[in-house]
Amino acid sequence: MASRKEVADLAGVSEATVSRVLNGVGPIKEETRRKVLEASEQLGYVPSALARSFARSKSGNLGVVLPYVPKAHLFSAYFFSEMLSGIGSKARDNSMDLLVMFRTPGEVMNYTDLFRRQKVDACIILGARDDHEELAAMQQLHQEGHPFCVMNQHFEGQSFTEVDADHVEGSRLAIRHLTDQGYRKIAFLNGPDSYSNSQERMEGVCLGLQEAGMELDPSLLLKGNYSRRSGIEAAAIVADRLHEIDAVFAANDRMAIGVMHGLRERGIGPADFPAFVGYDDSDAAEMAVPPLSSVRVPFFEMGELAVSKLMHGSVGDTHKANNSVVAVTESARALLPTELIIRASSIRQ
Amino acid sequence: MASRKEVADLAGVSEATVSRVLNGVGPIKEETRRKVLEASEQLGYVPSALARSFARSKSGNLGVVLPYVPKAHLFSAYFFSEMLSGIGSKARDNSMDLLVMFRTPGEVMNYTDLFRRQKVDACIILGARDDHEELAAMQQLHQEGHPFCVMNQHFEGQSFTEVDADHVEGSRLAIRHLTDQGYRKIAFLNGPDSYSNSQERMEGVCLGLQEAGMELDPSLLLKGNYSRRSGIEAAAIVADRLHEIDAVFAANDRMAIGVMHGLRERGIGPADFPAFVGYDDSDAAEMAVPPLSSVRVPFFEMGELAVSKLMHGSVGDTHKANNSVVAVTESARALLPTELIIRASSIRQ
DNA sequence: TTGTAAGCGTTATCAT
DNA sequence: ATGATAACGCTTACAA
Repeated sequence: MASRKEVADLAGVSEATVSRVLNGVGPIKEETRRKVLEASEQLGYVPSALARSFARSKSGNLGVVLPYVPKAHLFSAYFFSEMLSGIGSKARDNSMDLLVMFRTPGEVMNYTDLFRRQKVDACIILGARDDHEELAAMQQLHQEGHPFCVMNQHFEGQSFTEVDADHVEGSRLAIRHLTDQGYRKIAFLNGPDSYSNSQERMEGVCLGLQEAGMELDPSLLLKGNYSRRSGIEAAAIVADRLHEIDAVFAANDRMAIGVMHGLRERGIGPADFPAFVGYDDSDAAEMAVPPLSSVRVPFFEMGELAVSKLMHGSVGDTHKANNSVVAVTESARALLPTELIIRASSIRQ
Repeated sequence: MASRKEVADLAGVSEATVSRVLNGVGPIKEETRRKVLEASEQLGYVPSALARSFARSKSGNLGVVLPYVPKAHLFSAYFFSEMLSGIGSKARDNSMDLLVMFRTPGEVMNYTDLFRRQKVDACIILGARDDHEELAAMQQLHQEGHPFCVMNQHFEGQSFTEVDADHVEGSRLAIRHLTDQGYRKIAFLNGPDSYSNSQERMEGVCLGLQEAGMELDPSLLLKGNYSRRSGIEAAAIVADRLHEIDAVFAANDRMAIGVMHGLRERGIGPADFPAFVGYDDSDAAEMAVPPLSSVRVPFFEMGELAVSKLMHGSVGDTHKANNSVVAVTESARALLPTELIIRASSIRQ
């Protein structure tokens, strides 16, 4: 627990010089640098991040907001953990620490206070929904010029910094894969519209069908909530109409697997399964029986990209004009490519 | 961005009083309190967490160290996400923020610097292994009197604060469940010994067999590394000796599922499967085909408990004696109960 | 190239 | 019950 003063004394310099050396700023004579480094090393001096943050008015923290996952199991932990890892990896490169917060189920999250309290310098929001409160919160953030990035959710008509994957294309690929093999009666189990991702998948599905000269049969459009249970429920319909459904495309792996389970519960075995394609390519996909074809989403890379965008400061580049903060960047939405991973579940035997 | 001074002026009190009201310390006249609260509300004043931390020499952050998970897929993200949620939930109750850090694969983690830099006030370590470097790092932490808690790993002969589940009992239950149904040739696929959890499971297995008047056949003790792949590899042995193995107990769900897959790859169908019991009761267990019996571990509650122990300060209760820091608490290991969840995979037909 | 000193926005101690 | 005021440990002009 050596103090900076001790280091300064031992090195025979002023405290300011110690700081300069340790921060690598200003011109320093090589010998001084060496002396300071030695003294600091010898005394085991470690500068206080607290004092530094305070002096700089920068926390050095990157906030990450996660949806409250446990018990709910709407989504697979897989995808948040991948994104978080990507974020963590890039944050470390920028010597930022990760401040993780869980969005509380009921209450509205006050994002701006996070910044005002100076707990974070920038912030990444995962699992946001397109509802009124969420939107208002983001608009306030944007308005006040705080650097933030939304992942996996698009807010139409806003110019937020967003990182997402190309779900239109991913869904189109999935459908094309099915139609190319001659599947004609394709059921689509989508998630709630409150996620832009769901809407995009819908768009991709229509596009894919269209390219094959078909269109979506409304009676084959099923709705779930991304949980396995909702897949099991949807299986009731699939089972009833098994003769008129030859393939199922689900908006995530959990629902796809849920449908498989639901069919099994009704005594329908894999031999009589329709073709299946899921989404996310989570580890559940390869554990499924039969192994589930799925659209791969580069979650890890999306996490990295989000941090890069924040650090590069594209959104932080704001300037005051007429007393109001104006973001310089206009189109700040980045879309990473998706890819179809083909496994046994969707291959014609 | 109102300052404390403005609030003080508007309320007609001193800045110190503003602080006192907002922190709820010291005696305050009710009317003063009201005036301050009003002024503060009206101006939208938010105290700087940075300055506060600095003044108090407390970051208000709880560090959480996670193993570097992505790509590796040794463990399921499930269990870290559950623990993290439990930690987050309890941390919020104590108005602490979560600072999560990923342990870098190669390099040794310097835990003490975390404290010296004052980035965290306490810290929880997940996914630690019992190797020399890790132990040394922990000993240093302990030595310097920093409050920390190790989860899911026991360091023999140390008096670290630890939170774990009763894996001896969990494994014993799994084995008893199998022997009770008359299974006699039980293969045990364990994880690496560098995790104390593996050793405990081994102990429970021996105990369970012993209670049934049997003992572990060394040739039926298989080794994996908790990955699905290692389960697939172990399946080679199980397949070869299928006639002399009637049940498989795996140290986690991923490996159990891996064995199932390996058997399938070799043309062995569910009808010819041995009984299976996995461990963790991750969501993969209920998604497996057949649904996998598994030992449930209360990860979420473990996370909560870890935070409670740190906050309650059992480990922080150190005192200086003869110039060295001595921990007051002696036995600081908490074990939460495990429970067997029975599903189709282990039920005699 | 280096030293001096003024903040940074709180908390906490000591008066009053 | 409240007001002054000295820390807290660092960064960063400004001086030298």
